[in-house]
Amino acid sequence: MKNQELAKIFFEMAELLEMKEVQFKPRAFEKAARSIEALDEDVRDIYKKGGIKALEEIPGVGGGIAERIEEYLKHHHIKDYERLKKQMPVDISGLTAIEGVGPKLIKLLYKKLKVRNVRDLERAAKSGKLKKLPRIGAKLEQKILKGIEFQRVHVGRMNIGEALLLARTILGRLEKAPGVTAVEPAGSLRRWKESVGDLDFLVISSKPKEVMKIFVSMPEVEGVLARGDTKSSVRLRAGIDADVRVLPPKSFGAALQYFTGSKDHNILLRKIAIKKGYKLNEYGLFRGRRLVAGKSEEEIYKKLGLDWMPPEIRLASGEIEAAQKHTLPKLIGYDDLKGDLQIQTSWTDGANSIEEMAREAKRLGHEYIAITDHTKSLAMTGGSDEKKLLRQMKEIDRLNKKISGIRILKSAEVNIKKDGALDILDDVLAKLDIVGAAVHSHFNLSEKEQTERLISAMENPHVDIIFHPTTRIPQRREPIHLDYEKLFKTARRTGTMLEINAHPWRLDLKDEHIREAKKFGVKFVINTDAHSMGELSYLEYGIAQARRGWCEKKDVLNTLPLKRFLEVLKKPKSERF
DNA sequence: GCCGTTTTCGGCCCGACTGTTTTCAGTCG
Repeated sequence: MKNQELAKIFFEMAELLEMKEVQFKPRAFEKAARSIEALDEDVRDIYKKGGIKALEEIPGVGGGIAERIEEYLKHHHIKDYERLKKQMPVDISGLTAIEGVGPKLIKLLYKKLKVRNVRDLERAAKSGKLKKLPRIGAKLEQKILKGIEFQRVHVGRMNIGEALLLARTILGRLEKAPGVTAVEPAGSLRRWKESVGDLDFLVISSKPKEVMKIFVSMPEVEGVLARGDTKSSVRLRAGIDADVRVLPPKSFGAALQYFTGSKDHNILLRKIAIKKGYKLNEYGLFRGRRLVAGKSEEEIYKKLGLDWMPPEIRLASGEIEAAQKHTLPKLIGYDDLKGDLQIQTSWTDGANSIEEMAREAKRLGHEYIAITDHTKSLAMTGGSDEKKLLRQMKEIDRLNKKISGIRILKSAEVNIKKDGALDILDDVLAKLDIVGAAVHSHFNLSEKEQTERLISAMENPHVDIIFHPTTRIPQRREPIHLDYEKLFKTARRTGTMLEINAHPWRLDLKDEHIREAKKFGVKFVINTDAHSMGELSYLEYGIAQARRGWCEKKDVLNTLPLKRFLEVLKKPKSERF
């Protein structure tokens, strides 16, 4: 798929134009980049079907960018991009990935210190050269070093969203290989960990060598690290490694268990095995040399006196004890959600109209969605003020009459100001079907201030949900400082639902927060935060997150069918859960 | 460079914070 490559180029062009202080164009390229990144369909296919005209149908893509896409598809380069890049030959995406580093700083760094990449930047910062530059002091130098360190901790790991797409592509290829009767991804991906370090695939095939041949010659492969008869290892272009193993059916369950981990979970399991007089490894559960179990995970767990458990909770955090006592939770299922309560549209920073989002949600089988465009203090998104919200409500009334089979709820992602006040008046909030509130600024307040800020929002009788409560961004931004106990107690007392944001770039609340919040009797909703039609399918990441937080169906309120969900909303907040 | 309930040209990129400043540039959402 060329979409990600093109998106990256247009993002970089935006930054390069920003450095040249060109007006307006940076935003245009950025918008186009985001839009292309979010597309379901490969731009190549769009172009093949309808040429330049079809490309111009992509939101944010006009004549100019459409031509550049064509140029890239035909010649694999874009002249304007090359020209800009020549003037500023730096690793823009690497440098901007560091918190606090933007286009202007990159330009200054290159001009004054010939900084081209993160390594150069780190060297300059460590030698104290940075703080000698105009408008840069010791604090910023430290911030940059911290940003680089943060980036380094996560290096080599890939976000679950990207990893799953990649894994599914490879899975498809392996399934088609000769003699293959089973393929399963293992490792942290199977546990739906937020980020994965590499991809593991387990295969049953009567022709292992054929599988190896296909695996090492996939177009995704950058280089082959190892190639054997039943096991191969490659480095993928996407920046992580992938392994494949072909196994006999009698060992497949054991291998799946072993390679799924987590490591700590496996260690505990092996200890139990030893106690019972067994030996457990990737080939099976053995009594002496005799294979006792190995075909399936279930039989291995059973022989060890444990209930089988979903990979998501195999973290050595109490699941083994629960499996011994037969008290494992019945986790929320991947088909249990009936609605999606955070969706942005073209009324603000989304790519698609309310109607398009509603029709796509209906196609996915949702009974209801909430339209939650940003509000006015998020000016860059064109956030709604009271007037615009009222206008949008009318539009939703119209669409609800027009589209059957799905209910569109009137809502908003209301911005929580520094003092905890909301930026939309209460009498307008009262007119919405459901209200989500969220923090988008002042991330560095003290724990006390930040907690009080959120509590103050939760005390508002109109605020039904706190969206992405910790504002974390995996691999990029730490959560805000919060007193979680106070937060969860207040959520429980006021009846404010907490969101589990399913967007792979948010995944907020985190699994451990979810599990903790559950103990206080907090109820959740799982939403995509979709900014385009394609992103409406992101619910699975949120469900996985909920499962890793030991959530059951009853803990998540948008598992309720429409009628019952509306009944809940009718009650005063404090009587809801 | 894109776009259209302000419609085919003239707007769009706003507001607040941070860190560096003595009046503001850069970053972020």
